[in-house]
Parts: sequence; structure tokens; C-alpha cells
Amino acid sequence: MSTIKDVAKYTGLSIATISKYINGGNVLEENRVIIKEAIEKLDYRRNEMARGLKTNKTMTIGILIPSLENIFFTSIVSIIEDHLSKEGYGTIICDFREDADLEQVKLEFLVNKNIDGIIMVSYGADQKYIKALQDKQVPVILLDRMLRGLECDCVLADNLNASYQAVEALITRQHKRIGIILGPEETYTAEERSRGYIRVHEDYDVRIDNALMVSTDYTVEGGYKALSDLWNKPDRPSAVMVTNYEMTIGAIMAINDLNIRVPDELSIIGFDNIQMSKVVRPPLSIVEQPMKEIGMTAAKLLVKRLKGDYDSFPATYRLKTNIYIKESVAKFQG
Amino acid sequence: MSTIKDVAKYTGLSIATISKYINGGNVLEENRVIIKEAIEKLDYRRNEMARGLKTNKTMTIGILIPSLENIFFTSIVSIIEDHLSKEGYGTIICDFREDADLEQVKLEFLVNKNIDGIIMVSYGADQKYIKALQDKQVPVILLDRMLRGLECDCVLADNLNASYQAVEALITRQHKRIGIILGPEETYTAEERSRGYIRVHEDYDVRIDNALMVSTDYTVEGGYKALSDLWNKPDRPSAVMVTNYEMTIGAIMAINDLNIRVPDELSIIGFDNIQMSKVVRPPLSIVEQPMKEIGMTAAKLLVKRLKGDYDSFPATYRLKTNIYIKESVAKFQG
DNA sequence: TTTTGAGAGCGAAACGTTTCGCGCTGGAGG
DNA sequence: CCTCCAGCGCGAAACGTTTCGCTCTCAAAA
Repeated sequence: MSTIKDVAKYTGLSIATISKYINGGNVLEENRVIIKEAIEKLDYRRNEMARGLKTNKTMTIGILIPSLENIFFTSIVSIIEDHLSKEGYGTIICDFREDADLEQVKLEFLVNKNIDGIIMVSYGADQKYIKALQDKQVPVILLDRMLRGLECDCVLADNLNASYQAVEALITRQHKRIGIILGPEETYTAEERSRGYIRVHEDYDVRIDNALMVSTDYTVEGGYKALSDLWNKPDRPSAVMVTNYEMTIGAIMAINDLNIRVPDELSIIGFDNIQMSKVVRPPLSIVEQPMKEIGMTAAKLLVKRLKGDYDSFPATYRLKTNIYIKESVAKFQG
Repeated sequence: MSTIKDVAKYTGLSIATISKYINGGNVLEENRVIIKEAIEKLDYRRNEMARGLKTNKTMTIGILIPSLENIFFTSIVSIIEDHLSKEGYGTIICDFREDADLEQVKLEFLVNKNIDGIIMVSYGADQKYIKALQDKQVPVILLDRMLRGLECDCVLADNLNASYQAVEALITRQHKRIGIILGPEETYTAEERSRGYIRVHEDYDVRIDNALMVSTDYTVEGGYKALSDLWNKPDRPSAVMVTNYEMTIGAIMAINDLNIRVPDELSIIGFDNIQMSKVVRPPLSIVEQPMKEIGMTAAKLLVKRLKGDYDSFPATYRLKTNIYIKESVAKFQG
């Protein structure tokens, strides 16, 4: 592997000049030519580590998500990765398997890798840690969920309106008893989605039966059990909305196992994966989060922060969701 | 940020001794204690870049996959990431969006990041590039598909037997006209899967109608179109196997749109995502690749190579698939 | 002709480690 | 009591860059 020294020797110029050339400084046209030639001939590549040692930059961004098997997160990551790589940043991706302890471990791991910035979905990482990062001028972007009491840039979906609109679609179809399957109570997204559910009931003056709001974890099994429970209540709902992809899968499995006829016996609205809507029968109604937009917004915001532009910090981007009502939703037949 | 120098100063020992301690060398118990104290007190963290500059290691592994939105790949990556992070390696993940040109770009990107090793799914990267990596003692592990004419470690599923077994399950149920939806002809996996299809026909002495073997790209749209085409043939098959996840989704969509009754009119076997089998009705038969095992095997092999153990190079691990026959497959009713 | 200053190149220090080779110490063996 | 040697610790060089502050050149301005 040749170094900047070799290039200097080959061209007869000094190391400093070569460095200048590499970093886009002013060099005589004449020298520019021979440097270029030398670099090609010697197959010189800049040593990122030596560079990083001087500049104190790794050109590496950490991405921390709950699961790499969750298409919602990986779609977002895919966009981020692409954008950042165009800006010259590598992305070290860690998945913490939905485990808050592991989240902390991986977060420290990333920090020890001297990342220049981080984009993360937090389940409850130690806020001190994030604060420490911010103090070190390492930009942090939160994805999907905000952290209470922490000043931090954040990009997420407009969860409240997402569930508001979905439940509204059910209410305007005369449903009165609408079930909602939520994530863990303490999570930000679950709370927001439940607020949308409540608000739309209030706005339309429909009574809420708390028994129809069930919290579980954001897993396939959770969704399965929650839907079964709702169905087995003496006074069962005529419609259900499910508030993430995994639980949607579980709910559909339960519907299949319980032989529930959709939408005659139960209307249902799922979450996140638009493909799913065409795979099951009848076509599933879906609330879709704008993953591409979330990813792009987060990536751009991070790059802005990396350039030192802390304009309007802390910024929160709350992006609009889309709702697709298909045949899995029908008018309530009293 | 404190450095090794600060620790040396604090303890009154030399830099060399601290370094020794950090890297697990022999240090007097007495000193061990005060160094530990100093490190904690000063919140010293090793600067990976300075270290990398000396050792010429980045402790970073590149992972290059066709798509981050493909659960097959991300499941594997998830395992790899977890294992490698335990070994202290960060993983820079790149997705090339199924685009061979972009593959090359991202590969160069990773190489320029001075990765210590790479695990990749190649669509057709320049083999010279891979060879160059190997020459530089950077271990390369190929995933999912081998590259013709390249000596390289490789971990993949036993594709031939996967399709052999699936088609066998159909043949033993009296199906004579069995469709298969394959990936692009030039890809290694598609070729192997088609060989399994052919061999089982030969072994059971069933005539092959070439019209029933359709190649498309590994996409949802491709699967949709392929199944529609098969169905619209004058002499349509009584059973179809689909050879990856995306195409399986597409095939199911087509079945829904064409109102094909499964399994009465058509038996079907899908690929890769076991969850899917319980989401659709009737439950879908599935060939499942052992993703966890693939990931683990690849990660372990890489670590072995990184340690300089080139035992039995080039190694090929061909891992057994599992097949789950569910109600989407029925006996052929002549 | 002299002065000025912009443009280009250069030398050297610094970034935070690892590692080589050497020197000191103290206990075991003769 | 002397000799050895193992075990520790130390100083210094080196890894490949960036960057500061300097000098030199040459053309334009005076």
C-alpha cells in the first residue's frame, strides 16, 4: 500500500502539497497533472485512520435499531445508508434485539468506535449517555420515538393522527365498539397512538370501553394473544386496529385460527407493511408510515448537524402517515 | 477526552506500561490497581484510530447485501452483527439495491474504509477486486451464492436439495405438471434450484415441460407475472413452487387476483419466510433456508480467517434447508 | 525601478497508539 | 557471596496524515 510519502517522492513535491491536492486545495495545474498520474500509478489511497487521527473524525455514523428483522426499521436504514454513503460516511449498524440492556451495550460499543454521529431508535437508553454524546458535539438523531425530558433532534411519524384517522374511518362506518392493540404502555409511540384513539372517540362522542384498549409488546405473539383476547370477550368489538407490523401479523394469524370472517364479523386495520395488504384475503386496510421520508429526513438532518449547523435545535419532524382502506373494513351491520 | 498519556501521568508509570495493561500484558498487581483506578477516574477510552494506525486494523467488517428490505438477508446480517460485535468488530453494512453497478461502488466504498474483512452477497462484482482483497490478506466470505471461477470461502443453503425436496413432495402427491418460478438464469442460486427440479423429475421419471420452468427476476412483480403466465397457459400446471420470498409474495397476490382456489386448483410451495405460512389461507407450504445457521457459520468462519487460520481454504458450507408442507399442497386429483 | 502581495510549495510538529530493545530488580541456584 | 534469569518497566521510534507558519517567486501596481 502506498502512502502520501510515496506520491511525494514520485512527483518530487512535498507531502504537504500532496495533502493539499487531495483535500482540494490550490495546486498548480502542472503539478495537479503529475500528482494525479502518481496517485493512479501507485494506486494510492488515503489512509482513513491516519486522517482520522489528525482530524478526529471517523467518517462513520452509528445506527442503532431494535431489530434488523423488522422491515419498518430496515427500510428506513436502507435510505439512510444510501444517503450517508454518498456523503462519504460509513454506517455501523447495530441491532439490540428489542432488549434495553443490550441497547445500552451496543450504544457504548458504537461510542467506543468513535462515531461522528448517531441515529437511533431508543427503547430507554441511559439519557446521560446521550447527553454526554451531545456535549461532545456528536449529533444524535432519535428515530420513531422521542425520549421524555431530553432535548434531541427527532424524526417520527405523526402517530396521533395515524390512529386518529384509522379509528375515524371505522367510526364513520358506524362502528361503536372498536378495539385497539397497542404496544407497551411506557413507550412513546404507544402512548401517542392511544391518544389518537381517545381523541377521535371524544370528537365523535363515542363512548370508550377501556377493555377494548389492550397493551402488549410489539411482537407477533403479542398481537396474536391480544386479538384472541378481544375476540373472546363477552362483548366483543366489531372492529380492531393494530398498531404495528409484527402485531398485525399476529392478529391475522389469530383471525385465521379462530376462523373469524373478515369483514363480516370483524373489520380490521393493520400497520406498516403495504405489501401485506395484498397478500391476505380480503385485502387488508393499512396505515403506512412514510419510511422513505423518515429515513431521508433523518439523514439530511444529521448531515446538517455534522456540518455544524445547529439551526432550530432541537428539531422535531413529525411526518404524515398514509391510510389505505381496503375490503377488510366494512360498514357495521347493527 | 483523556489519552494514554494522561493515564501515564496520573499513575506515574510510562505510556508503554499502560499500553501493556490495556492489551492484557503482564503488569504488577499493584500497578494494575492504580491503572484501573486512573482509567476509570479519567474516563479513558482507547482511541481506535491511533490504534488502527499502528496495527493496521480497523476492527471493522464490511457487509454487502443486495437489499436491506429483504428479510432473508437482514436475518442473516442480524446474527452476523451480533456475533462480530461480541468479538469487538463493528460492521459497516451496505445495501446495493439489487444493482450490480452500485454493488461495485459500494464495494469500493467499503474497501476505502479499510475494512478488516468482508462478508458479501455478490451479484457480479468485479472478481479482480475481490482477488485484490484476498491478496491483501483481507478475508472475503461469500454468502448465498458462489462466484464462478473464484477461490473463495462461501456459506450458502443447499439449494439443489431444497428444490429437489419441494418438488419431490409434489411428485409423490401425484402431480405431473409442476411449475417452478426461478430467479434470473445467470444467477448461481437460480441455476442450482433449477438443477434440483430437473434431477427429481429424472429420478422419478417424470417428463419435464420446459414451458413450466419460468425465469424472472427475484422481485414481487416478477413473481406476480410469472404465476399469472403459468396460470394462463393452455396446459397449466397443477402445482407450482416459488424460489424466493419476494416472488412468493407476488405469486400469492396473483393467486388472489385470479381467484385461484388453493389447493384445489393449484398446489403451491413458497420460500424463505416461515411467518408467511401462517398469515395466508390456506397455510402456505414453505421451504425455509437456515438463516441463523448461515449467519453464524459465516461469522465464525470470518473470525477464524481474521485470526490467520486459513485451514481448508477455500471452504464451502452448504447448509440444509427445512421444508414445511402445509395445506397449500394437496394430492393431485386427476 | 522598486514595492507589494497573492499564490504556491515546504518543513516540521502533532494526533494517540504499539512495539522493539534495553535496563533494572530481586530471588533462586550454585 | 556471586551469577543468572525472569519479570517488569521505560524511552523512543514509527504508523500516515493534516496543518501552521514560513519562504520563494512573479506579476501588477506605484
